[in-house]
Amino acid sequence: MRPRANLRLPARVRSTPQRRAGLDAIASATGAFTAAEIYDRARATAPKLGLATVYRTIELLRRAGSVRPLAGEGRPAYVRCRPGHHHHLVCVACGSVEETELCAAPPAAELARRYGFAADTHEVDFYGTCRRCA
Amino acid sequence: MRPRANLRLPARVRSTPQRRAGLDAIASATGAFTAAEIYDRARATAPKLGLATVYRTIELLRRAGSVRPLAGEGRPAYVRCRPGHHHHLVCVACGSVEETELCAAPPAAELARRYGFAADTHEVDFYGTCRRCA
DNA sequence: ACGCATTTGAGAATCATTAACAAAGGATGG
DNA sequence: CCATCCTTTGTTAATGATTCTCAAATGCGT
Repeated sequence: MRPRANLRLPARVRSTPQRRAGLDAIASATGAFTAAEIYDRARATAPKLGLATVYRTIELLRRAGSVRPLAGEGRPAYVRCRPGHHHHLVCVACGSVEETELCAAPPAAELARRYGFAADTHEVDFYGTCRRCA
Repeated sequence: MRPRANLRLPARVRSTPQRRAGLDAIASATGAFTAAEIYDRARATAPKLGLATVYRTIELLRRAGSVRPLAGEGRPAYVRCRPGHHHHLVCVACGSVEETELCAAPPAAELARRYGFAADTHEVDFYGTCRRCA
């Protein structure tokens, strides 16, 4: 729908047709996607592409912070991410995923004081209905 | 460690030795647990217990709201839950899981206004170090 | 105790993901 | 343009958690 430009392979890796095909398929994905979906889509441009390579490409992007595995709610999937702190609005109707910088996390200081818990990271996912599915 | 009392089978299901064994194993679990762990533990009292039955018991409790699958961070696992709104503090060192009612959820109105997103639920998991592992 | 719907165990099936490994192919210096 | 070498790839098998199948066993209301 609205392919974002900021999706690149990390430096230090080779540019291959398979990676480009996978990257393009991910770049043009709307909302959440599965490895199998990317596999199907990318084979339109790279017919000999293997599923393992799709997983490898996703892993590259995940390490680069551009893709994040999306937990919970049935089938496994991934979402594109911009770097930096943000969370996800997951539409339970159409599966689209939007990012928001709004954060539902209580401050770490409060967790430390009340529970003695030193929070490193947190994950927040909102589930509901997006604008179009309303 | 601190077995909670509020862990019961839903009404309308039969009380069997296998379910009781699974229930007890879950009730005495500290923090996160896997199906395999419950399986091993419960077989001490019900040697003929099958792994599938453990999954069935977990599913019963999940539907009752007493157990929740814990997403992310490597290995799959479950946590006991009390009913009602709360989130989890997951210790990445020892695996213990504590509940907190602290929640700074952005008001649904804010999500609706800024994104047109009607949020039904949200999930927040904190990953860090607990008091004992500090 | 009876009867029957529920529950169970064992193992096969599924599904996503990873691992292994030999073959293919970029990138670089000559 | 070419040889070299290290990266990358595809195929296939392996893994690991979970679910399914189905006949046999068993709660529990009557």
